[in-house]
Amino acid sequence: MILREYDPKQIEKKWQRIWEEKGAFHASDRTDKPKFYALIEFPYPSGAGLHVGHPRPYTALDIVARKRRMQGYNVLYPIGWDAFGLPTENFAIKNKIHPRVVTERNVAHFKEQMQSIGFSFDWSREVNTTDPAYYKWTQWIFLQMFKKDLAYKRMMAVNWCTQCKVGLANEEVVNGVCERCGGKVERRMRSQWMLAITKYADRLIDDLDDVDYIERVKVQQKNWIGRSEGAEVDFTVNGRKMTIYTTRPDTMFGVTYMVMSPEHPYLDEWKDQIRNWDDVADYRKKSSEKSDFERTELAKDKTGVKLEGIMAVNPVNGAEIPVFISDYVLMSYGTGAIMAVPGHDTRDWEFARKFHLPIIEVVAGGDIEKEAFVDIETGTLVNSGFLNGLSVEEAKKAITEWLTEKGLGHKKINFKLRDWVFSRQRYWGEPIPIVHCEKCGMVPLPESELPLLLPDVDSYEPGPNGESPLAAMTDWVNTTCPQCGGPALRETDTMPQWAGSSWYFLRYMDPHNDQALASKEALDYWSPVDWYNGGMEHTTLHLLYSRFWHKFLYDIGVVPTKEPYAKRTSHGMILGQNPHYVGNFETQAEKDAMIEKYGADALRPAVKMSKSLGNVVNPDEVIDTYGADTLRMYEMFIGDFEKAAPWSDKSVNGVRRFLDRVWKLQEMMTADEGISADMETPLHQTIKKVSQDDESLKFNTAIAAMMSLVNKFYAKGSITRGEMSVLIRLLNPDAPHITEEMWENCGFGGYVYEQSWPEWDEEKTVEAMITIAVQINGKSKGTLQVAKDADKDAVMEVFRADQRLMTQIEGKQVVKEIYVPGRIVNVVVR
RNA sequence: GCAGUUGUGGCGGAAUUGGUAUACGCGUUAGACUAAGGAUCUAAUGUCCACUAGCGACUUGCGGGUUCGAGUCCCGCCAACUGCACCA
Repeated sequence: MILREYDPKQIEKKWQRIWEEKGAFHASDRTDKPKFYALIEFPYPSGAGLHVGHPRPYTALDIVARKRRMQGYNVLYPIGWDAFGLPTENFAIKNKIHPRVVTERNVAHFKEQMQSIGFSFDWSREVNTTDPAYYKWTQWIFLQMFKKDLAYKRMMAVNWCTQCKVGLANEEVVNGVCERCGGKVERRMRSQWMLAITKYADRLIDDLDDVDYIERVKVQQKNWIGRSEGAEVDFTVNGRKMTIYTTRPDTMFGVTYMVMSPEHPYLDEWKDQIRNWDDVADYRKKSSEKSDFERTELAKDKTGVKLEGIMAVNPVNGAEIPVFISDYVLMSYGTGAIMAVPGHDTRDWEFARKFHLPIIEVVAGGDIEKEAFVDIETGTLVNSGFLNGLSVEEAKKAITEWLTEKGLGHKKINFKLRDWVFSRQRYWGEPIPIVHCEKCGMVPLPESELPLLLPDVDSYEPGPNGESPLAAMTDWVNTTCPQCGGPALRETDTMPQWAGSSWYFLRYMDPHNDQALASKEALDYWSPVDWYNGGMEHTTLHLLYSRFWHKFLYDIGVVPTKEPYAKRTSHGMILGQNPHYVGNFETQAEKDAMIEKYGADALRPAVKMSKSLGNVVNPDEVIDTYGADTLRMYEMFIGDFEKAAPWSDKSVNGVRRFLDRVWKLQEMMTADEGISADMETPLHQTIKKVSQDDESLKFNTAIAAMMSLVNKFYAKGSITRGEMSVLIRLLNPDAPHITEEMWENCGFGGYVYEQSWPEWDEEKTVEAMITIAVQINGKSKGTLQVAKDADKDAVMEVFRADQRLMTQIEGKQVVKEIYVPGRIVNVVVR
């Protein structure tokens, strides 16, 4: 056989076309096969196109999906577009094009790029969140939530991005600036749609026990939801009941003052009794002007004002204590007021020091002169009346019971999680299907009127007061009330980008259904997603939101499972070269200048890829030079899948060289259909290694094993047809194009994707003779060849027959002989 | 500050979970082929010493410990990354 050169350009397009024509990767709805649902986070089709980071997770699950098909599963590996969102809208404003047109263009580009990489997506199930047939059901879910009082409207301080001109969810504010654009975030009062995710806080934590998520995802979600167990206690302030929340009711005898949030509503009512009202008003004004960012910056230095003329009474001992306002107490958590225990809370301690307030020790074990003693494991209660001598744990229980009995308080669980700000005053999102009627109030649109289409507008710019561009569409806004038929106004806010992505995995199960978001049969068959891989940056946003929606849909009987995703894994980022890296510079002066200019970033050789740094690698170029199979395999070989890894143009070539070598194996193939005796063990070892590593995200070592195997064929100079068949099938999920081409060349018949996954025989993974290491006094001194099932005596016999080793222990007394079967011999001598 | 993760060659990274540390790849060096090679093939490649030869010494951020044996377990430091950031 005369072998053509390996030319990815030719064969990759060819096989992509064949797969498409054959519908090779279409999931079947009716089959006896077990199902497997693999999911990746569908992309936001940005104008910049795909970068080299996108294919990493897609390839990983493509490998799993392709392998599962060969193992006999009915696999669903779908793809779609999360296409609503601000960048598209901003681009549309700038260039005076309809966002729909921009979206179509971007989707087309993304699709072409993705298809050129050869993912085994089921393109017949492609979904797009901006498609009315899709967002009809996003709106439908919203209506169900509205009907269950989980969607409500409220005036509230929102995080307002001054650049995007849009309200943001707490989750979207990072370090006091907008997560998307980095713009300054202010607090503004605005009537906003909210979703009551906090009602699900408990279940969102508890049900994590039932799913197989990587640990750091679970931890991050738990911390974000932030459950804390404590008590609510009623203090008396100026003769009035004021409730506080504490996680340390055991320290109540150590309360020396109280602190209220500057925004606390009681303050206005006490205006006449507060003798230093001017100071108080001044402090309130200053703290309201501080952005969250500034408040955080100043966190170390406590500020506050004492309320002159206001006294509080500690309910446990009747002690009179002063009351302060300070912005270290937040109105949005607990009750907006706290009891301060400076002996056992770091913030209270700092505040007390600054304002010269008494600090009382009520838990012995630390030194409260130096710092607050916050340990809850070791301390013993003192100076605390009936609690004296108890541990913190016991005291908490005792005091809570006592408070409950006296009617002064009760056990209480609080969460950091806040309700989800769900409205955006922007155009490119799902319209909220609610009508405001003077008589009837907020009325949901009848389901028969869904989808409520996004109308065409003249301008996509937000209004001067930040109202939605839809508000200017009077024809659209003016409508009739579905309930009373009277005049009414449509809601003009739209949903955030997170809406469409909160349930898209359900739509894939039955993407063309116009009677329901998906049929019951499809939901029952495909639920839950078996393996979901995505970025860590979505842990507290998309992942949490979609779990919430799914639980709601479960509650109203739409979906059959409590949790949407059985398994969640996460990939590391692919980093680019850092042009500012100080390692690149010769002189110390140059280095220092770069460190000065770019800070810690200058010390990192690799950083996040970004347009502004000009270090973005485009997959198209990689495919053009090396081919899609090389791109795929390099991204899998680059390092630990879960960790960030720097892109290296040079290393890519190593993978291409490997594929060239695989291709050239065809030249040395013999007609033998069997497995040669000397290759049996390496072959079975490789099958085992690849099969197991691909399941545990260790794609890099699976590839290393295949490289070693190929090197063995080269060392030998031949490969049988039988061995070739196994190798091609093993390599197919990683490099699907070259393997299909070779399969065809070799005349095996059919296609690789329809073949079965090779299986290994455990017996055959072990050589008859094995090499075991020999240590003398724990130091490696050589190796021994023994039969694989040799016992200790047999091994020691081989040891004693070895002259070189024996000279090592000559004249010494053997104290101990240790043999770990198949691994090591250690002889201890004296 | 708190939580989580991680420190292994010049580089990306392996190490069956306590058993020959540095697999696989990049890079580098030498040789082969060649008119030529930035292609390909072969070999070498942790550091130091010896180099006629090795059964030589040292080595997984630093310092201790447990063990016949530690990259892996324990204690104490140091550094980096990610997330949270006054959540009572």
